[in-house]
Amino acid sequence: MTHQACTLEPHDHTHCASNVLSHADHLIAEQGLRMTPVRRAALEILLSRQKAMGAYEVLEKLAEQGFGNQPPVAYRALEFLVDNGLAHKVRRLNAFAACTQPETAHRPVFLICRDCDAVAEASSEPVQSALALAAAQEGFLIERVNVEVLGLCPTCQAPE
Amino acid sequence: MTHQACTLEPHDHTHCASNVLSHADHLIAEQGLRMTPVRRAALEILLSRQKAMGAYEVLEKLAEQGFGNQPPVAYRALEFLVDNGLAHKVRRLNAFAACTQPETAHRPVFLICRDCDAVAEASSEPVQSALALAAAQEGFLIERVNVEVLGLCPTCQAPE
DNA sequence: GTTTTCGGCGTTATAAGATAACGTGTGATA
DNA sequence: TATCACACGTTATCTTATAACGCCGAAAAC
Repeated sequence: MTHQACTLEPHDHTHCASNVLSHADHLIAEQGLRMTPVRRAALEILLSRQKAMGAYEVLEKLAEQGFGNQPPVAYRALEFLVDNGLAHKVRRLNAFAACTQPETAHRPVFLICRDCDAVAEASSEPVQSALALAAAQEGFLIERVNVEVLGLCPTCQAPE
Repeated sequence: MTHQACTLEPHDHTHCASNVLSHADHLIAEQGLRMTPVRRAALEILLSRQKAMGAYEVLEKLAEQGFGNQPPVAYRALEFLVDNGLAHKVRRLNAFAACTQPETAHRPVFLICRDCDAVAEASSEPVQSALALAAAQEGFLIERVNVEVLGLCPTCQAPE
């Protein structure tokens, strides 16, 4: 199956969401990971909003659904999602966003709108190779990469 | 005057430090900025270590020198340094590092060693143009960029 | 040269983000 | 059925960051 990428442009986001959830199901089957109720709920919460959410915001929603309402509950679920490529941490916002392209193992490039806080993942291959080159020049061994671009999304650029 | 870049390789770091401080002096003269005692002290503290420092760590050193020892003292000085290109915030570490190339207005690429926490700024032009392209494809207007690469510096790659 | 203004700094207090550590239950494994 | 590993709820605490008030001193306005 082919998926349309989840971009900053207006689109049918529920479609993106079901993509990710089905990928999550694959993870369980293929890798023996445990997609427990809290974890799935956390993922659905992230998917329900096209923007990054703070851990305490997620926690609040989890609590509404009957899960524990202490910080570790949210942080553990989010950590699981991040570790398994189902979500990302957006450091500039101290927040988490569902991964919109979980099929492809990737190093994400985030486009963060400073006005509406929308977060999109851009294609990143050229960025990654440029980074690889720069690191090689310093003799640095890359393990993980975090690229965050702050600015204005198409919608918020429009004069109101 | 030409300056050697401050890299991850062992080198005379005091030289880098004096570069930055002299640049700081230029800032005062040219832009009417006020390089007050706390600010200069904060910069020197950052420069005294070839790694990023937490705000509270800086605060502690400031307090030792007789400045106030409440968080805003450190955060304000650090904010000034960051705003004027004399330091950067390393988000992965929740920490601050003196800018090692303050002469050139630049979008930094950080190489962060996960073992020794050393932070270096790599050359970044190819990365920036790749980012510009990726953002343009999404119709995104770039304002600020933060690129952080986590891995192992040359020293920490060596088998002990 | 006095007054006004503004920015910098010290302070108090609190908000926001994150983790350590313990106990219990449950499903998988032996 | 005994054991093991792990998930999860809880308590408590830690780290990071900011809001808001008041004082002071240097520069600008008069």
